[in-house]
Amino acid sequence: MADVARQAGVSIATVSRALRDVPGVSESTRQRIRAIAAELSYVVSPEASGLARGSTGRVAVVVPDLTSWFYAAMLSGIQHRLREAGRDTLVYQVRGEAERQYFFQHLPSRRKVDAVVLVALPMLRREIERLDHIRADVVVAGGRLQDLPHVLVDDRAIAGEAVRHLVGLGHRRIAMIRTSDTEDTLWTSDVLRHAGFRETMLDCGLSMPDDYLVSEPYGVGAGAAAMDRLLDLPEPPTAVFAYSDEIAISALECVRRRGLRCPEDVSIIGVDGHPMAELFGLTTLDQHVEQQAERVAEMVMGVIDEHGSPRREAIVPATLVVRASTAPPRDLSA
Amino acid sequence: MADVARQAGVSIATVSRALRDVPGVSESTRQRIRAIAAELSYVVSPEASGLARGSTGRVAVVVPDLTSWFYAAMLSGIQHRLREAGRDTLVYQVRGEAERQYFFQHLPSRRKVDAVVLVALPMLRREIERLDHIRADVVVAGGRLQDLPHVLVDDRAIAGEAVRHLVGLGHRRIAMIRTSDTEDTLWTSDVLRHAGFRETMLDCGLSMPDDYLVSEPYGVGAGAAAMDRLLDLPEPPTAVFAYSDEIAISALECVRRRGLRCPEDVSIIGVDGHPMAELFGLTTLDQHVEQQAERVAEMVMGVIDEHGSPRREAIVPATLVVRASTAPPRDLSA
DNA sequence: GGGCCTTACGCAAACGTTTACAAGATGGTT
DNA sequence: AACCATCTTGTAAACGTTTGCGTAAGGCCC
Repeated sequence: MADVARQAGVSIATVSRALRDVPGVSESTRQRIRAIAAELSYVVSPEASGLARGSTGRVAVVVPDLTSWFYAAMLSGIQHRLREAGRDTLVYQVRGEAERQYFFQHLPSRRKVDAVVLVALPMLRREIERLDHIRADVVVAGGRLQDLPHVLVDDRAIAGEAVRHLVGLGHRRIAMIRTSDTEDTLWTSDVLRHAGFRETMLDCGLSMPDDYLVSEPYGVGAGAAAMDRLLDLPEPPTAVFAYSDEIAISALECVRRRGLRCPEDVSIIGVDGHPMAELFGLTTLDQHVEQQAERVAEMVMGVIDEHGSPRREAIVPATLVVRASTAPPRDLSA
Repeated sequence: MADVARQAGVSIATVSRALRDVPGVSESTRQRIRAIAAELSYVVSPEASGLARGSTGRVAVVVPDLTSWFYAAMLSGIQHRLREAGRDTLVYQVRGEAERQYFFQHLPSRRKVDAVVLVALPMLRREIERLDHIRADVVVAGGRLQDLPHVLVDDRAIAGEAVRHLVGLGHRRIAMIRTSDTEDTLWTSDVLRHAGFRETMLDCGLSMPDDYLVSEPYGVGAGAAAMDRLLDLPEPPTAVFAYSDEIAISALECVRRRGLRCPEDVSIIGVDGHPMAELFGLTTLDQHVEQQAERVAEMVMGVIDEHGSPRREAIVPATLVVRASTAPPRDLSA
């Protein structure tokens, strides 16, 4: 920067002002400084700049798993918007209990970012309390935490809509597949989707045997394993509500592997709007991740610069996308 | 930091030394300072620290697409290792021609990181030249670029192994599915896998009609669209080599949708080691992304601290994983 | 043409570390 | 007992910005 100042015959203060578009520099000098800076291919030192002004220009995004579509898509969208706003994105993948514990114990993002986004992170009370020590604004995506600003979908309603869709087709024996952590942390949207499922079933006057609710440990094979258990039941369900599209696809594969057909033998509905859902003709509730990400980014920008603004909430509506994986049950008397 | 120093009754220099484990502080004072720092839940300002020492402690990872498994897995692994080494990871997703052009024009990561990792990024010559202006060490993953340090798999060999596997099963009519960018940039591993495929086919004395090589624009439906074209041919192939597992799965779905069976009607082999490949019983060449990521991280650490070390290369061997999607062709005389 | 407002710029003090250098303390050797 | 090496600590100068404050120059009004 000193170089630029020297070449332009001005002080570094003027260069600083010129390059940041703050008032107090005549248009002509600004142009000149711009040109010189460009020629010298000069960019400000973010360290020095951050130090002087007390902010970093960075945002941390914390996800439980990068290789799962939902989180990757979320990160992708958030990162995109933040970059448009001139901020950089730091990723922290905290996978499993141990890593999460470590993360909240040490808060490695402390002081490194202006804000941190927690994406659908299951957390223990103890960990939530640690958040007070993070010296950054916090935004929650895909969940709700204390009175922190958050963006999410209405998981209860989503489950309800799925059930009503199936019931509308004539199904009465409807099961639900969830993934359980091995850990006993509360995974908000899982809890809520389950609650919504149960409620709506009752609303529709349908009973729900215990073994129609199956949990399998998180992973690619979860849906298939769960579906296996369901189809082994003496009276298997005619329709299945899966927690996510990835699980639904896995379940679908299981159905086919057993020589059964979807939707003829069993209907399947998922949640997400995963691109692959279209490929597999999977009926799903699109939760518009891209849009959620956008809201998150907006919210982050909001809390960063009107520091301490009123806490906010954004609820993105999900939309039912009907495809080939759901149809009336073969035997309507079932 | 001043607070800690005051409480401990020492100078900030001593605190600085104590917290960073550099020699020159007695063990007793180090302990004491540690304790006080912890109690005050103090962490150093990365901005100030970076400014003073001239490095950032950050690494940028540039990927063409976050929602694709390979890149997400790569990012996941790299991020993991870097964090173990105390570095943070900045993500830049540059999707498509326009974003890439912008990225290399402005190099937004400049001065913000100590190193940048380019993951399988197709680049134009002009863009490669811009890399000189990035003031950071560069490591390339999944490709080769100039004399930059890189880690990759032997794409040629991978294609060769796939072909030999199919030929070994008795196939003679073998097709290949690739995804083409709409853009005319050279996507190294695509080019190489194609070359390897062609070479090995010749080696095996097999001919390769032009329409056995199909390209479809990148996306979830690419494999299916390509497979559709292949199966519509007057003499369709009995086996297909797909550029990636995602494409292979898509192709597989197409086969089933048409009422055909895999491997009975057509064998399919992919590349990646995607977790879903197991679910779908897909034969694949596992390229051990996790291991590649590990190597990348090591290499990054290497170039960062022995600045200007000998350029290096790491080639991770891929392994053939045979599953149910490949079998001898139905009609061996085909 | 003198007062006043506005605009354009420079000066210098932060911002919070790291690190070369100096200095004091300690203990061992002769 | 003087000397020297070693170890511990402090002093102060970077590191490269941002920004409050001061000042000079110009334009406008009466």
